[in-house]
Amino acid sequence: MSDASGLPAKTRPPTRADVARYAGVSTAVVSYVVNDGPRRVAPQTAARVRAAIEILKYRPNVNARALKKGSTEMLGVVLPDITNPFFAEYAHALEVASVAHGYVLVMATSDGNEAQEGQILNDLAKRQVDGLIISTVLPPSGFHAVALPGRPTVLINCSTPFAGYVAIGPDAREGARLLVDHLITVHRHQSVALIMGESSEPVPEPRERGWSDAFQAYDLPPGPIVRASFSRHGGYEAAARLLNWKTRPSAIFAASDQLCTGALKAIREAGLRCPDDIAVVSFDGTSESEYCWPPLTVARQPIEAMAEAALSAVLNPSSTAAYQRFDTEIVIRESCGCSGRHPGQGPQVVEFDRGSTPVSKTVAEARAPQ
Amino acid sequence: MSDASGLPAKTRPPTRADVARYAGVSTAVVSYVVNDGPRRVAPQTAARVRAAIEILKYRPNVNARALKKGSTEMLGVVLPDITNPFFAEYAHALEVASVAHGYVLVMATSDGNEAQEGQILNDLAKRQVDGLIISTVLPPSGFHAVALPGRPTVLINCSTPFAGYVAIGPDAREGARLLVDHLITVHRHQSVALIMGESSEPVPEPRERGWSDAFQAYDLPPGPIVRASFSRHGGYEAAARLLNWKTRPSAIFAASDQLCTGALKAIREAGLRCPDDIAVVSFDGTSESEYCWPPLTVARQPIEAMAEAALSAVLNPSSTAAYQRFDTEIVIRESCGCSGRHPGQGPQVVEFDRGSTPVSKTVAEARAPQ
DNA sequence: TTGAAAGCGCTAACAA
DNA sequence: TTGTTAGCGCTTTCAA
Repeated sequence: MSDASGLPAKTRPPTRADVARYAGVSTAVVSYVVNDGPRRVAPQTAARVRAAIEILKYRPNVNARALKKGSTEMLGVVLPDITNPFFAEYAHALEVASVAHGYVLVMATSDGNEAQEGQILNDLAKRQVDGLIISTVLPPSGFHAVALPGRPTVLINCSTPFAGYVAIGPDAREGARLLVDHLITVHRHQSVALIMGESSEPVPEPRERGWSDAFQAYDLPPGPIVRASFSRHGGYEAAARLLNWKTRPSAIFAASDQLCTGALKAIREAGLRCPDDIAVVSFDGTSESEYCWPPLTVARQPIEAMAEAALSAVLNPSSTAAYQRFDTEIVIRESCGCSGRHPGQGPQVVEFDRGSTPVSKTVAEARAPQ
Repeated sequence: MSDASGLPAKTRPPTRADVARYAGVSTAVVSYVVNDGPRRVAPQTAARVRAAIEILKYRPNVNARALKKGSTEMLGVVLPDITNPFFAEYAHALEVASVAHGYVLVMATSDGNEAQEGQILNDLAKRQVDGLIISTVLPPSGFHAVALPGRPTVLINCSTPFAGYVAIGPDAREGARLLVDHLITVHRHQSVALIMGESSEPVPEPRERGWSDAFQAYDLPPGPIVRASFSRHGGYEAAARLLNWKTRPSAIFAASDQLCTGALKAIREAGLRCPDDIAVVSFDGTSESEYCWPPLTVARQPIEAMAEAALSAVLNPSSTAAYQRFDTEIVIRESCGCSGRHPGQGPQVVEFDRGSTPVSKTVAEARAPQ
C-alpha cells in the first residue's frame, strides 16, 4: 500500500523515483541535485529535493549509476597474503590513498596460488572494477594470459619492470646490497647466507643479485642460498636447515621480515644468540621488525609512497611511466650487531650515497664461518 | 566499424547482445546458458552460445545483473585496523569463507575512528552490499544511528551481546580468567597488571572482568590497570609507564598480542628479562605470538570458526542466534614462565574444564610485587 | 529551469 | 525450445 504521501510503505529502499514523486519534481531534477549538475536547479526546488532525500533516507544506488556511467569507483586489489604484515601495511596504505579519491577497494588474496589469482582476476573483471592493483605471483607470460584487457592495471611489489604493464617496486637489489655491505664492512662477516622465497623465475631475484653484488665488490664468494615458502614457518625451517650445516654462516640475510622472524625462532631454538652468534638482517621494514627481538636491521620499503604511486598510476594510466623504482631506507637496529639505540631516540637511519662503491677492498678482522 | 561477423570492432567489452548476435540467438538464450537456467536450452544451441562467449571473451557484467536481481554478491567488511595481525588473520578467514559462497569482500578500515566508520557504512550502503560484517568501534547506541537498515549485519569481535544485532565473539572473560589463573596458580604471581585498550564503554570489558575474576577466586586484590591505544606502540608506552612505578607487578596480562609485543619491547629496554623478571600473557593468539621472543602464552581466539559463523550469519540472518560466544584455547608457551617446549613438538595446549573453580585458595610461595 | 525518454547490461515473465 | 520485452535505478540529451 503506497499512499498519496509518496512515502513507500514497503521495506524496499527508496529510489530516485520515490524522491521525485515526494518532492513533486521529475527524476532528472533529483539527479541534478544529487550530482550537483550537469543542469542547474532553482534553489528552492533543490531544497525541496534535499528535504525529500532526507525524509526518505534516500541513498543513490552506486551500481545503477555505474551501469550508466561505466565506472564503478571500485578498485580491485589482489595480494598474495593479507596475513603478511608487509601486505597488510600495503593494503592499509592503498586504502588510505583510495578513499581520498572516492574509490573503494575490493580485496582478494591469491594465497600465492597462480590458479586462484586467475580466478580472482576473472571475477574482478565481471564486477567491472575500474582498475586493478596487483602483487602477482605469476610470471609475465602467465600474467598476460589472465590479465584483464581494457582495465588499467598496475603491478606492485615488482623489483623489476614487468613487460607490458605499469609496475612499481622497491629498489630491492640496491637495498639488499646495502644491507649485506653493512654486514661485511661494519661487522666483518665473510659469509652471509640468503633465505629467499621460492621463485619460479629463471633469472635471479634482485635481492639475490644485490646480495651477491655486495660480495663481488670485495672479491668474496657469496654464502649459501636457502629457499623457503614465504612465511614465518618457511623462514624457520630454512634457518633450521642452515644451522645444521657443518660450517654455518655467521650472518643471514632474509628476503622478508616474515622469513626473518621465522629464522630468529630457529636461531633461539638452536641455543644460539642473535646477533652475538649469528647476525640477521631483512627486507621490508614492517612494524614487526621494530618490535621483535632483537629489533631487525632492515631495508625498509617506502610503503605509503609506493601505494600512492600505485593509486595515481591506476587512476591516470596514460601519464604514468612504465616502471617506478623506489629507494629503500636502511634502518640500523640491533640484529646486525650494532648496539641498541638509546631508549627514547628514534631508529638509526643510515643514508648511503646511491652510487658509492666501497672504499676498501680489504676486510680486516674477518669473521670466519664457524 | 562493426561488420557482419558480429564481432564488435570497438574496445568496449562485449555484452550479452553481442554474444546473442554472434551465436544467432536471442539474448534470453544467452542468459539461460550463462545462468544454467531458468529455461532449458537445446544442447547444440548452448554449444553455439558457449563458443560465442569464448570467442568474444564475454564476461557477464555482475553489476547489471545485480541491478536486476537485487543482489550484488558483495559483502562489506569493516575492521578497525587491517595492520593488526589479529584483524588481518580475521580478514583472511572471512575471505576464505566467503569465496566458498561466491561472495567478494569490500574491505574498509575504520582506523578506530567512529566518524570514519559511519562514512564507510554509508558508502557501503550506496554500493548495495548484500551484508555487513563489522568489528565496530561504536557503542550500541552510536552504531544504531549509522547502521544500514535492511541489510543483514553481523558484529564480530564482540565479547558480549550487542543490543539489536547478531553478534559473535570470543569468551573473553573466561579466556582472561584462565590466563590469569595460570599466572596465579602455576607461577605464584600475586599481582598481575592489565594493559587494555581505551574503551568508551561505561561497563568493564570482559577481559577486565575475567582478570579480576581470577583474583577474586583467591581473595586477592587485582593489580593495576593501564590503558593504552590499541597498537604495539600503545603497549610499549603502557608497559614503560608500568615499569616505572615504585612497586612494579611481577606479571602483565595484555589484552591483545599487539599490546603485548609492545610491552615486551619496553621490558627489554628497561633491562628486564621476560619471563624471569616479569611474566607476560596475552589475548588473541596470532601467528606473531608464536614467533616473538619469548613466545607468548595466550588465549587463542578460534578465528576460522568465528569467521565461518559470521559468514553463515550474514548469509542466513533469519536462522541465527542473536549472540554466539566461542571458547578460546589457552596455549602455554614461554612468556608466562613455563619452560620452552621441546623443539619439534607442538605448543602445549592446556584444556581446562569450563566450569571448574580453583581447588585451593592458598597460593604458596607467592611472589611479591617487587 | 524542468521534464520526457532513451538506454547502460542483464533477467525472466510471457508469448510463440 | 526460443524470442520479445519490460524494467532494475540511474544519467543525460533533447525538447519544452
